[in-house]
Amino acid sequence: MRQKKKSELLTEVELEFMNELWALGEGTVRDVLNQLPEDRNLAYTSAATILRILEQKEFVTSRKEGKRHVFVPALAKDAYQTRSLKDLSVKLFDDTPASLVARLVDDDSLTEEALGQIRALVDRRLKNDTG
Amino acid sequence: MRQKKKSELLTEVELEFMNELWALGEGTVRDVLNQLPEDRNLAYTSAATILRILEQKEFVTSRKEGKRHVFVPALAKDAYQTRSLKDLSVKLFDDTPASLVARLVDDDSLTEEALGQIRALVDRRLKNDTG
DNA sequence: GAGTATCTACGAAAAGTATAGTATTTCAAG
DNA sequence: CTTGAAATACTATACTTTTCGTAGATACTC
Repeated sequence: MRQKKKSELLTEVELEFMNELWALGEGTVRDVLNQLPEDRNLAYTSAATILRILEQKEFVTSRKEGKRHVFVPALAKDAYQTRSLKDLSVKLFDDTPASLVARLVDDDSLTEEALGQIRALVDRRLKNDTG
Repeated sequence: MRQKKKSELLTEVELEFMNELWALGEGTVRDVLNQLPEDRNLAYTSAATILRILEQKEFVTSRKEGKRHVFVPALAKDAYQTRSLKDLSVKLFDDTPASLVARLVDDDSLTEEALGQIRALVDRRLKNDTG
């Protein structure tokens, strides 16, 4: 019994587009294209193709509004973040989140402030579970 | 003045191979091939090609030993972990490590134990900095 | 030193991803 | 209506990544 299995991760360009859609909430091809940085010169039809692919892969849905399509994320950014972290963790950290964080907090470029925030997050989660 | 820019991230298969090399310390084409899971049926020449590419991209170096090449990681796993985390953080977490950790600790599948380890790591880092 | 196992070097097919072109449809304005 | 701007659908091209085959080199065995 073979599954499709294609791990459900976004390609580079797909992620670029999903990020804009997540920021916008929803949008047309034109909306997304306008949202891209100045120096990103992408043909309108390329953008349309990417959104069509995202719809095929069921990362977005669309409804028709007049003559155009309005695209809406079908997967929340949160959920995709979790999925990506899981993937990275499996591939590079032996599926051990703690070692991922270990690497993160070892990074010298991490600010004191960020560290404090991180601890607060962990503490809060621990309290909620046990309390 | 155009730079090479190709962000220095490993492709899927390249990462698969680097993981084996990191685990082995070093190895020949045959060594790496043997290290791969049973069901990963890859031709010997494919493995050789991948290692050649990794050498071109300077992720590994090699020395000749008899008629064969012994490949050695040129980049430590730690360093690549840091690089990957940075990349993920930029692409999906607004370059804010704290929000990455937030998502991580929100994951229900995370064990109490892992959470405790994570806090210990953060605490230790904070103490070292301030103390 | 001929035979065979195994290796490397190179090239290129096969598969996947990114970008864009052409043809057609849609809708709104004259 | 008819026309034209802008959208979609479909196809095609270019580039990247993954996989493998062929040819020739290297060394071990008898």
